[in-house]
Amino acid sequence: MSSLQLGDRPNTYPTRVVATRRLGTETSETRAGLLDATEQLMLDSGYAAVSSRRVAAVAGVRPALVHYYFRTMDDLFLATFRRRAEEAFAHQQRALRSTQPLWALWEVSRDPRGSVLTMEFAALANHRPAIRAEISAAAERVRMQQVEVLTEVLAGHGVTVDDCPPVVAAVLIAGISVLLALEQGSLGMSTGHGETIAHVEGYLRRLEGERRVER
Amino acid sequence: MSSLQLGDRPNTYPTRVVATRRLGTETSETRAGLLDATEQLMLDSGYAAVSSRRVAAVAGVRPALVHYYFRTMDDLFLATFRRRAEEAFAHQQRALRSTQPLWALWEVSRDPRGSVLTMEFAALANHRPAIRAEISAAAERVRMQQVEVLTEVLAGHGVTVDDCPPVVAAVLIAGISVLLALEQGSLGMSTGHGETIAHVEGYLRRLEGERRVER
DNA sequence: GTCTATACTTCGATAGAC
DNA sequence: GTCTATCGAAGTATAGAC
Repeated sequence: MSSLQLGDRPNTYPTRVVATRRLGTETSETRAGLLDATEQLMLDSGYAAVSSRRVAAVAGVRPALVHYYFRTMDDLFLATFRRRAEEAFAHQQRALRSTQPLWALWEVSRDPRGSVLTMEFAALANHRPAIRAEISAAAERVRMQQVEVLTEVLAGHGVTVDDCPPVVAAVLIAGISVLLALEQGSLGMSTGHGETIAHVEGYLRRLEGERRVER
Repeated sequence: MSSLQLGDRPNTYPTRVVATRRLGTETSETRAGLLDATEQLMLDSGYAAVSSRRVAAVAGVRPALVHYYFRTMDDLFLATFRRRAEEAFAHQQRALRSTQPLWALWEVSRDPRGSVLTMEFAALANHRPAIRAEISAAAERVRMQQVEVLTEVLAGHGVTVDDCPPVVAAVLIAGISVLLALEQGSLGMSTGHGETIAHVEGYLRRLEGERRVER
């Protein structure tokens, strides 16, 4: 094995950024394909595997096109994140408005693709300041939306703030989801996962009853 | 900004691995310094920022020395992981044998350095098969040790398996720790963190009483 | 809109002097 | 044990032809 070539260079590349550069439109099919390729690479091999050459290869175009649509790699990452974040937010909103919001939130959170991308973007944010603020804001937005709904739903089931504050429920669900995805996806490990899922679902069942198929 | 140069190359480097290469001893001070540098880079900038040149720079030596002590970068990552994993395991063992094992386990798990490194190594494992098995085994070992002790401790406090199976408690503590570290460390976000910590510690207090300083 | 060609930087890894 | 020097590959980004 071997490899890995960086992650956080003091950018000394010939980035003159002439400001006169051309840029593709946001509605382009090709552009969307590049976002797809980026997402796929992040899922399969992690953010560090995303390079203009590889994205281009996966998308079936030449590397220079990547820079035609995205001035820098940071721009590419940001665009990929934005598209995904919007989808995820809308998806969660639908879940929270369903007839079994707790079950639905649990299922949405447990989607491993979402958890893996969340971790990858968080890792990316760790050393790319330009991306950090945006990811942070989106995560905050998602949690606040959960808290808003959970406050009402939990109260409706007689769960008091002393039992479990809504924001704590939100953190718990997120924490469990991330850990399971990390262990199963990255490490192929699953000790305790079944038991944990059963335990959570037992709790959901006591509150919202049996899960009714509407997935 | 810019940068990032890979993570998972189809190794086409001139890795002839002649097998006649020299290799430094495991007890070397310099070697330990290289492991320190690797760990620091991972904490500060993520695993993708670890390159032989950068490790050498942080350690204050020349890049070729990295390859004198570690044949490949994978070897360097593995050695860094092993050292850390042994420390962490011993640390946890001491905690679990203390007079307030639940409190101690919670505090050990909450060390953000540990959580961040855990995530970085998991991300690394995601696309470095050579490393994956070892990390997975270590994580499993840590969890099993927790379960062993938790089984006795929880039963002693009258917590039945129906209330909360020991392995579920272990997963919950790990999940919360990882999420808090990820959000606070990588994203600078802390919504709900204080409430969650208070909630967990309220639970610990009911089981083991007030935390007695022995940290 | 897409491509070829190219500039420049960094990477992993090795050979061989000291 | 540590260094200099070097190879070959891959990275970001740009210019300019088509």
